[in-house]
Amino acid sequence: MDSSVMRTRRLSKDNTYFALKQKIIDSELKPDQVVHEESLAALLGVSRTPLREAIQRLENEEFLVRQPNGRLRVASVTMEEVREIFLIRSMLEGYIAKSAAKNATDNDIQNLTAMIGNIKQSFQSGKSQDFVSYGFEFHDYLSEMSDLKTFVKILNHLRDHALRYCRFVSLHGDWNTQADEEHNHILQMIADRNEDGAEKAMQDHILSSLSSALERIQGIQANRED
Amino acid sequence: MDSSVMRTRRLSKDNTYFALKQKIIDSELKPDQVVHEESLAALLGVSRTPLREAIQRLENEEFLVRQPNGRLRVASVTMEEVREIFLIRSMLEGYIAKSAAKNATDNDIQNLTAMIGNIKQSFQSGKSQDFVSYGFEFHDYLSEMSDLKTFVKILNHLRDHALRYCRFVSLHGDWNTQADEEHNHILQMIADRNEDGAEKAMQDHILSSLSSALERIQGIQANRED
DNA sequence: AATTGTATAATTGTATACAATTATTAAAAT
DNA sequence: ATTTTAATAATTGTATACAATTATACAATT
Repeated sequence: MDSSVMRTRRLSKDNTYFALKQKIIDSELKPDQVVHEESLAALLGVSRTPLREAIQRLENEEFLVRQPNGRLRVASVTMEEVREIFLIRSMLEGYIAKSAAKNATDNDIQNLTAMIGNIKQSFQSGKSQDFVSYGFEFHDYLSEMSDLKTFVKILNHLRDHALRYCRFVSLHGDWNTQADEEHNHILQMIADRNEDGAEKAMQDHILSSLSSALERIQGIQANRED
Repeated sequence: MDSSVMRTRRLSKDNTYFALKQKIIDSELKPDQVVHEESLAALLGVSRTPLREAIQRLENEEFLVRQPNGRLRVASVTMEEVREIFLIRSMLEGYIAKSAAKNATDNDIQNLTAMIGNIKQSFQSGKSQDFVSYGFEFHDYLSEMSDLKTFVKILNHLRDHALRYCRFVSLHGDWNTQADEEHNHILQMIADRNEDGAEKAMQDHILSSLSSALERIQGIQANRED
């Protein structure tokens, strides 16, 4: 045996899956864009076999859609889908916050407090473009606390979509300070072990980010009227 | 052109995906069973390429899991996972029932009433082994009414898992008459256009089937103590 | 000019061959 | 007897070749 750290082998199909998904999330591959296997394979430096296996997974997650003629295109971004994704997230993350409030230890409260401080600091110090990822740290910690493994798995899928929408509409700025306030409120509820309060606070937090996203999308679509 | 009905071509990978998923749902491939690509390919009469693409999708849906050594096995059935799946379903289907109540036309009410009648009749006439599928018709109709496409897509994934659990514990009998009552109650709420009532009724309905499922699982696991 | 038909090219779907990894077996060493 | 080692077999991962399908270009027809 070589080591106690059994590092899982890095497979080409998995790398391809993550790389491709990231390009979609970052809008490097744009909504509705038609993509071809050969060029994707060249772009990612793999043969078609692992690429196609990655594509199957991304089709299953609806980042890619197969047209009736067999051609592949990047999934659209529609207001209705954004609305539903965020609605579902509000329900699932709400319940996670409730469970987190139930399970919270004093140590958890300390860690969460520190985390929020870091987020605020990194925002104020200017390098805030990745605030969404920072915010996800907070949510991830609550997920751990909740111990709801299946909730979290499904939520991660949804959040990848949500992240794509946020990137798409370049969500940032004042929404960030609002999110900070909302995080603080959630934390307060959890510190009080107020389960229903935490659930409600989280639901409101997600629905508030939904409103911001929808406003931006409407703005973008209004600008498209040339 | 040959016809106005543009029937999408039947691909081997898609057939394989559905066939394999069905075998898992029906416990023809049992929980925790290790499966090999070569034998699956032989069983399904395809080569490894379309089989592997089907496997990618089923891994993504967590019907199959890849072990650290690369071997494939059928996902376990755990009480905790069943609990979470049904909990999530109660939230999503609850909201669907709420939206259905909002959108309901008189024609919808008639159709739903007829549907419930059919379910009850087919149950009383003995051929009730497929009652779960019949019940899904009712739920599917509500999904259509709700017009929440993303909710429905996610729900279908979850319901395949739920169906597997129901098959696994051979859920039937008295739960069936109870489900009938609950369906009637949901329908009543929708007919009254009572949105919150419909949501609550659906949530209770799903959580009640969860209780039945969990009881059965506990029973099975108790019997395993030899 | 618009439409149809046909040949060609481009693209996706499947099978197979081979490479890389993991499991199994049995012999050798302690 | 137990452990180690090496050789073999079994299995998964990847690349490539070819088949089936779809798109494109262009001539022929109306």
